[in-house]
Amino acid sequence: MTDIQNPAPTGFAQHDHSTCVSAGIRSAESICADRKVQFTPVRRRVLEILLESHVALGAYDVLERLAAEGLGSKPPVAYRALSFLVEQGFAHRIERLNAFVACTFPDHDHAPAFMICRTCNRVAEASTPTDTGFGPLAQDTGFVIEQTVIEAQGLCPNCAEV
Amino acid sequence: MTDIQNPAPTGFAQHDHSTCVSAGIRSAESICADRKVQFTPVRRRVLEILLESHVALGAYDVLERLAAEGLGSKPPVAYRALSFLVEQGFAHRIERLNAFVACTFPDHDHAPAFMICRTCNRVAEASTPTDTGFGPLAQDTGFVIEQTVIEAQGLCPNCAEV
DNA sequence: ACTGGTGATGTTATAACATAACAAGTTGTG
DNA sequence: CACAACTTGTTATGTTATAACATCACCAGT
Repeated sequence: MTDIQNPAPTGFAQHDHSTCVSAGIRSAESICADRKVQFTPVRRRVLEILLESHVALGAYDVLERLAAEGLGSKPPVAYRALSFLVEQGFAHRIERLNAFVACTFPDHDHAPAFMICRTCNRVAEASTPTDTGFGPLAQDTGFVIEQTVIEAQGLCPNCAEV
Repeated sequence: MTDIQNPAPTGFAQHDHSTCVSAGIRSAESICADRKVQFTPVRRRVLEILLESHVALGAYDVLERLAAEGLGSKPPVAYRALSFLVEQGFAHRIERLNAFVACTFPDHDHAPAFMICRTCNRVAEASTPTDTGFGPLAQDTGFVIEQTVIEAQGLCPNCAEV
């Protein structure tokens, strides 16, 4: 297994964040058009909310924002939109936190790996090679891999400096 | 990063399971003695319950069994015992399932990686090299890794054959 | 325009997972 | 015995997630 690659680590580094939002929305729009699935107001708004920071947000955090804007106030509204975004690859679920982040690379199919700051909940996404090291072992045991979750917890550069 | 190694994959393969339980308990007993921490009846019984199968069990599954045996019936009893076992390295939490499995290698310090069957919830544990591939990237970004979760989902050999 | 299909959203209710806070019991030590 | 440290018991509540069903909006076919 080769090392995890990251074409352009965002999340922790300083960057022009407004482009994250606009680029993310544009990608989603165009992919939805290609796939002929609906990028509805609720779905768009939830993606925007996730894109507004690189922080992992719980479904109820998202819901709170939606409710404040009159876009839905019951849990299934948030969960459905989040499921849609995850299915389409516009967002990822962070298992460790039971929370969600916008995808950094919505345009290419990839196996994500995350670095999660335990202090600020900010998340940086890296793209992994498809072989996550399980390949040989899985083959030996006859296990059929469908998806792999890789999540590193620790301190981001901002929170690490004392 | 080298491939994930597994000295003796259990979980999916046929094996003499009774030794899993007895060996697991014996290891825990001896480690607790060394560390001068108490291996109380509740803690021992919860570890036994986990060791009885290679299936990931939720805290409430465990609690149900405890309650049936008069060993505690309120959630904190199960959560406390499970936390203890995880802290001591006798069990692992499977983030994806919000559930717990007994550790396959309680005697050595290791970074676990899991193969989780989505059908039967059986889990096989593999031991990973300490470098999970994040090393170089984390160093670049200044992220300080404290722990890494690696969980592959899919179908175990038994559930894969149609 | 009506009809029926499809997909999205609204809503109720509840399931499943988890912990804060405090009381009471146990154990080992001076 | 008295105390400290630790474990367990219990109440209450907080947090995350989904099942189930009603409604609405849109579109295609007649």
